[in-house]
Amino acid sequence: MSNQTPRRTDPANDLLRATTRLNRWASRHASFDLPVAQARLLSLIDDLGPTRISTLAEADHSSQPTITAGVQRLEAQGWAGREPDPTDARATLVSLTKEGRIALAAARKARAAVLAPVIDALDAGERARLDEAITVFEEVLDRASLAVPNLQAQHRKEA
Amino acid sequence: MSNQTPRRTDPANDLLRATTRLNRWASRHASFDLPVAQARLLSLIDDLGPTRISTLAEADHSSQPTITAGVQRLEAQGWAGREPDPTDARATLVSLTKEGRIALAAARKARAAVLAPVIDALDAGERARLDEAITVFEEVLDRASLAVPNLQAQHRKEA
DNA sequence: CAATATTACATAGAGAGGCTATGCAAAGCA
DNA sequence: TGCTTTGCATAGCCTCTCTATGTAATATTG
Repeated sequence: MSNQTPRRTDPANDLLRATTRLNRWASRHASFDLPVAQARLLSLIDDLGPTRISTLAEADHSSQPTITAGVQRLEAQGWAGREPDPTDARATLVSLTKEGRIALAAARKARAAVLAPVIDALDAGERARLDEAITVFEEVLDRASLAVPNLQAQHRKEA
Repeated sequence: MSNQTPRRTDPANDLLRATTRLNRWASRHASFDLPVAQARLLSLIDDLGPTRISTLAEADHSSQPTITAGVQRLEAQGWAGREPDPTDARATLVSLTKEGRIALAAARKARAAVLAPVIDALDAGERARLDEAITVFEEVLDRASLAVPNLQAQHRKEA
């Protein structure tokens, strides 16, 4: 059958495997199919307010060109706008438009809707454990962000 | 600087946000940079043994052409091979080569290595909560897989 | 058994999403 | 002033994913 009960290896692996598969599943089944990266970026801009490209790149752990391209896609949809940074003529400040906030809300609703039936089916104890799990994850994430300030190690594997 | 302590919305959203960011972070910082999708596919083939393309697609919740392309990439690296299915001349059975298993092990090790320092820094209580969290996630995943109506188990024909 | 339908996979085409390398203009600094 | 750094855009190159469609083998049915 499918991929139930994968074998345990070690916590790091298990964690990443679980998150990868959950992500994959959610993005595959979301009804309002806003690409994951765009949802992430919308959410980030929403959180951070008018923000520079480079700040977004850092917060997203991605490269500056990736964010530039992402913002261009958001702009093309009318979801984001940019103003010059009054304090630095090189920089621009990206922020959400009203439509962008609407789209973000819709995407959140849709993604939640995919998972909602599953979550609703959990009993109270499981619900509590899930909340706990999310909290732990966020802690791990925060520490991870802090723990790896400038790890750019990059060996290209020979093809 | 970064994006600590994002606001809570609802469990489904929080869950997906946490998993998305964790994934992103891990893939960004993994030293042995096997693309996520290839790692997923290697792992899947390893789990399922000699497997048809269509079975892999179903297990991965992705389309058949996606798997076809993925397997081709794995083959090009010498990580997977294919044999004709003796019971059906249309089908092929994909399996890992020895090099494929080695690559999978390396990728797992590398991904675990990125997270390991963070996990090691957790105290015993947090570790326990994390293990719990992973378990809950896997349960959610299993239920999610089952809850999706349109991806039914395929007929497994007997010899 | 021949005609038709279904299944398994490949290919084509398109677009998102990611990277590095590089160019350019503004800002910072010597 | 002139050199360096910074902020962003562009270019070029992959991977990953989809839908649509083609082809060959298998299954079904009249």
